[in-house]
Amino acid sequence: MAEPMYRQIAEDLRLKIESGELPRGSQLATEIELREQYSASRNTVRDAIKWLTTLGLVETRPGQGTFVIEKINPYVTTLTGDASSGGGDETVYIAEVAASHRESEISDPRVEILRADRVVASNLRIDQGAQVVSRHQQRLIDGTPWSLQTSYYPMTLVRAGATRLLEATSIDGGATAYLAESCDIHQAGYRDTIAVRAPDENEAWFFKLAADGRVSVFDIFRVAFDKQGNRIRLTVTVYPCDRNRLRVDVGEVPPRGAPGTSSVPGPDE
Amino acid sequence: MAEPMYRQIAEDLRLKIESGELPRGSQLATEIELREQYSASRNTVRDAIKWLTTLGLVETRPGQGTFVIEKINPYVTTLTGDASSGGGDETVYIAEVAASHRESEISDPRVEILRADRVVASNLRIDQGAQVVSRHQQRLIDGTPWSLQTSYYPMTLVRAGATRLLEATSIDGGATAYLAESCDIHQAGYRDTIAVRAPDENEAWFFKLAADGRVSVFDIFRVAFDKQGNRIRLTVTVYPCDRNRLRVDVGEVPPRGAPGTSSVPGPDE
DNA sequence: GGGTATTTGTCCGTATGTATT
DNA sequence: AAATACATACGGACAAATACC
Repeated sequence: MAEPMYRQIAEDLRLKIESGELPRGSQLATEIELREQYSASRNTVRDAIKWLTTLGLVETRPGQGTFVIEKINPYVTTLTGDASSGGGDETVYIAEVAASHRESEISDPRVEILRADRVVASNLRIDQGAQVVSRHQQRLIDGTPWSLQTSYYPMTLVRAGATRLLEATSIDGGATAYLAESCDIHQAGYRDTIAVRAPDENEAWFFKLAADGRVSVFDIFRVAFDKQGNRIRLTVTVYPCDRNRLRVDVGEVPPRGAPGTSSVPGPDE
Repeated sequence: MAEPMYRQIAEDLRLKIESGELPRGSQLATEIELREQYSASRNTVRDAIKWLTTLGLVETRPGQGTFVIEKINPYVTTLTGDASSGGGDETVYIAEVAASHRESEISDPRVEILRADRVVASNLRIDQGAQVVSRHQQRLIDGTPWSLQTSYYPMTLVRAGATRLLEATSIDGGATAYLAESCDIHQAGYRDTIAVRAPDENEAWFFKLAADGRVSVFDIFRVAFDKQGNRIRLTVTVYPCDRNRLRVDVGEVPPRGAPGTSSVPGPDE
């Protein structure tokens, strides 16, 4: 009895899922039925199902049953782009989304002035407690929540003339272009750092993720630099991992072209 | 009684962890002690602990106890680089690792000739079932497992002269340079697609991850192109998300410099 | 809207197995 | 070998969510 019973049951169900005997989206037998099929207690069956749940293979819906998870056709976000234009503000993503025939919505930003915490301060190379402007937005595609984004600008930019950063409306043409014209600060490049973690409560709610940490989120820190290497912005974007892919293009890469669109498993085109 | 009891217990413990009352790495009270503290049954306490486990906050060790997870100082892998050089073969990473004073080991490749499955075929734009060379390697840093990598080359490259692709030894100077000299195929760029998923059994074993899917892995597909836009290689690299960060540099970005190395929480320098 | 059947969720108690010290 | 602590497995009772009539 090397393998505990609940794992054997889980393994048996897993094989049935991956062989196609239990198709994506289909309903499993109820816990009572499985209890009889496997001659186990209901709790043991539940342990097997919980195991499959953390593997991301099934989900349970109270009052309904247990279902095989459907693969999602993921959104693809390209991180590389024109360094001197957008690179993480409002305009860039719109075009990309429109190009794939999906409709994007962006909330008006929630603008706050606050003191830099440890993370913001170290990324912007300013003193902890120094004032920053925070602009927070929610993004939806085709009505489903897609990302949460917060940009932090040093308050010194506002004093240098970029007063519209304080307005709670999207900045037409993008914040990067606005910084160039309002206070002659030109973005020269940016650096993304990608981490993965469990969503917090707010994120789980907004993205409609299970409250436990089964589905994790991408946590992308984008620090933008001007030509002198000063850090002019930190943008933190959060995406649910289950319905997103990230793309990085380096060197000469053929255009996105060819509608040989992928159905899911391997990151394809 | 809006919140079930096990969630209340979990929340209480979570607050104690995040407030520092239970420091990273410290041991929680045993299940029996918690049962008395919270006047709940041992099973309910276990449900609370299981909840914290899926959130990635604690881990249980049979025979020892339950411990607060320690944050790991992550390895950072930069995906952007010189498009015409390495970009995903053996040499590139070595330098990067050495630069951060860590010692890297790379296994000799396991070389196989096999037929392209659906994923490999669609990424290389060849027919499913066509022959490809697969070169698989394990990478370690400071003795701890770091990544699993498999590169797929169309068999046509071997016929065009790149016969050393079939040898089960690392290719000095990198496979990309070798392709250039052996059959005049020059890499012009590459495209990475980043996904996150639960590890499979082999990956969980190699990376010493819990067998359930709590810690997920980065799944990075790198397709390399020559100047004509032909796809010359697919490299699939898998990293555990808990101890890795990905880096993307675009445009002018200051050098990595300054040893103000981060201790963990926010992706910093 | 209400009522009922179905299905999963929570909680308890108990016994025994297995890993570690 | 013994003690400790988590893991597995069982059975039972009731709650909560959902679907259907």
